[in-house]
Amino acid sequence: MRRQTQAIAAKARIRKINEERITTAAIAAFANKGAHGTTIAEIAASLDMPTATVHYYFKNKETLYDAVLQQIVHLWFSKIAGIEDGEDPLAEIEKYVRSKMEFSRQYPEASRIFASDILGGHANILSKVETEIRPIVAKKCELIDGWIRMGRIRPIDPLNLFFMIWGITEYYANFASEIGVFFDGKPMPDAEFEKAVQAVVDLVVNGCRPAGQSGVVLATAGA
Amino acid sequence: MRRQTQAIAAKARIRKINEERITTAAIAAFANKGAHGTTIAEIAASLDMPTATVHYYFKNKETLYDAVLQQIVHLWFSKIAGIEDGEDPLAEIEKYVRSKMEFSRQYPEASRIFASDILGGHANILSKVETEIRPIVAKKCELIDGWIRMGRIRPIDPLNLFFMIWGITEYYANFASEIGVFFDGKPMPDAEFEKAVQAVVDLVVNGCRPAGQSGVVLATAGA
DNA sequence: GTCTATAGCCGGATAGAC
DNA sequence: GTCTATCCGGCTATAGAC
Repeated sequence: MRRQTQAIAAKARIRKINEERITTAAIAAFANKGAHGTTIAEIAASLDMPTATVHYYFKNKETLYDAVLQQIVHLWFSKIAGIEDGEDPLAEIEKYVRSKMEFSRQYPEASRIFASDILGGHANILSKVETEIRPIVAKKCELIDGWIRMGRIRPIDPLNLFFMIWGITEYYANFASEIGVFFDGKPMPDAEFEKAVQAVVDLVVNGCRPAGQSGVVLATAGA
Repeated sequence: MRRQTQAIAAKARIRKINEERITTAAIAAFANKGAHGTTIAEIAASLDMPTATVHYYFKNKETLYDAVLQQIVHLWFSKIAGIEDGEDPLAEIEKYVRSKMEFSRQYPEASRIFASDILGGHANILSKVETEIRPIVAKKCELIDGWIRMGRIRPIDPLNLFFMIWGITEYYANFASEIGVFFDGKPMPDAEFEKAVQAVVDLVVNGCRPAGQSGVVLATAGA
């Protein structure tokens, strides 16, 4: 009896390990070729594994894809929670922009899968966005509206401000290969990315700054 | 003899018409499902046409896809040529931003196909970008650098300024379905889009405005 | 130039031995 | 839990009648 429960526990461990290996490989594949463009065989091959083994852990491609999305979404929109009501609204916005840029740099695959999903039309992610994200965004929009009424930031429609920040920061992950064209086909080096962060913070923060205030960016190079 | 040349001319006309019908249908399909996700059969069905007829005009799927890309690319980056050396640099930037927003509104399919292509990894478009676009962008960056040295706009790295403008404006086309989530699942109505244009112009122009100058947007509602 | 029928391939998924 | 062999469905592409 003892031996049996140990065996069951061992199998559960093995399952967990292999599910993770597979989803990790799947993330890389989906990010580079999109869901349609990726084959189970490719994913399996990248792990020196027969395709049947992948099917043993995930009964079909869609199940695997959903598992990957699940991993990504929570991480994804969690950043927005970072915006809080502080004494310095512009600093809050700067903090958020910096965290989104860091995210684009650290997890470009997540960003690309997210984008592919939405572009691909099936938009599996959107149902999650609908229920989980929309209310959070609405709350943050109210917060920003308050700052606007207090004259602490320029009267820019908050929802569109989010769209713009998302558009900019995700661009650096999603269009990395386009950006690469402007750097001799190589990916953006770290130093260049730092320049990019600075430029983004500069434009957004100063774009949000109310007329008549000092035009100097608060935080400079140091992240 | 006369009759024969007429017949040949007629066939050429028919070819032209049908090639256009097919590429138009293909654009809609590729934009909604991506290149991989689209089947020849779907495209054919949307035209009440057998798949063999599509293959008669385009020998394979890739040829059709390339034809579609070709149509899009030129249109796409042509907007950047609109930036010129005028007396009012901020007005030039505003003009460019508005033209990109209009483009996103008018040709969202083009934007999505472009994005899918880059995300998909094969990046057929990038080879065209490399040769045709990079030099144009470089020229425009020099122009902006001149404005910066003259103190006419804030010292924001020009290349990153373009990335940001592209990221923002293309976001409204590429992520229309995500945006829709914030409008009860419906596409953005015209009035909302006008608000968006205003917000984008506001952020970018004021973000580019040198410190110490008036913070009022030059052009307001009127496009 | 247009259509029907079908060949041929590829990828997802399963059966069943180990 | 792992693997080999294989089935099956869908899609691209072509052959060939009209």
